[in-house]
Amino acid sequence: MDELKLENQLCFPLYACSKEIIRKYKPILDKLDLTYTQYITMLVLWEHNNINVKTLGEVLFLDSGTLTPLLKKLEQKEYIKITHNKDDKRNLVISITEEGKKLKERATVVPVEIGKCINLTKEESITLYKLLYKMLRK
Amino acid sequence: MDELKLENQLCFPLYACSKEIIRKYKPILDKLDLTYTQYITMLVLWEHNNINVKTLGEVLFLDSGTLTPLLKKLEQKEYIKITHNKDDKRNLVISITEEGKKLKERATVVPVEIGKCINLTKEESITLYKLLYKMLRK
DNA sequence: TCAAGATAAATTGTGCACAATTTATTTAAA
DNA sequence: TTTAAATAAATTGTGCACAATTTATCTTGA
Repeated sequence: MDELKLENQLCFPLYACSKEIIRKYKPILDKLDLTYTQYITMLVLWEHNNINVKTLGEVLFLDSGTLTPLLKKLEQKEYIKITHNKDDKRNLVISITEEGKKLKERATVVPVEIGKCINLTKEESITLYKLLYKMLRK
Repeated sequence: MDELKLENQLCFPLYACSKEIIRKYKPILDKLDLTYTQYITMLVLWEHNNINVKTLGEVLFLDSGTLTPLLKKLEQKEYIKITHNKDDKRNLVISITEEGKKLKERATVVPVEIGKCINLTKEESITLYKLLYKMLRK
């Protein structure tokens, strides 16, 4: 029955940690007019321009139900442009605008500021990182 | 600028892992008519009966905005009872019903089933657990 | 070729999360 | 004492998340 104690759960600290860190992102991302999910979406788009929603979703572990309205908001903010793929009209093409590129410059402070909030050593961070990616691999 | 690559983020795998595991809880918890957040709330209540919303929120890293509607749903399912503290009317007292106690028996399979989904060794799980709790400590 | 199946997004509906504010009650200081 | 500050929940509003379904488009095999 001890398995039903909160302190014996592995998922709970994962869930709590995730939320607590995302909460720390908020004041930093507010300055860029981004939410956390919008931020990680921009991270992918800064690396891979002209991506479709399906690929974006695979990378971010998100589906169209989350991404469709989120991308519309990023388009309203004029950080991205959404067009239809001419060769296959089922696909969208998400691309970065000039404004979106400028945002990347302003975003360089984000990882620096967040780094200050994480009280783990470099080694601990790497260990944690590897364990999390091991869990994510199917 | 490499710090702005998704693969160099520590928060992202935390966020993705948390969601992916909670998704694995869903089919298991469906049988108990519980969502993940309702489940961890029940975990706390099974251990600490007659708790108030503030304390519950501190343990779960949740606020009244999340807990108030969630507790009302658990009350509707008749797993808990919500009463007012007579000594301090600002406080609620959340208590387990007989139905809620029976639910605990049926919930013993949950950690077993979830354990099968986590492809980490016992040692890795312990390391991960400790690192996550270190991050959570202020 | 043309209908059946597959695929990509969008839509719908439920349930968190959380910041910010409000309401009700209690505590404490002048 | 009595009123200002503090505290606990509830409320309000925005933004995910995701399952399930729908719509539009494309592919493929008889």
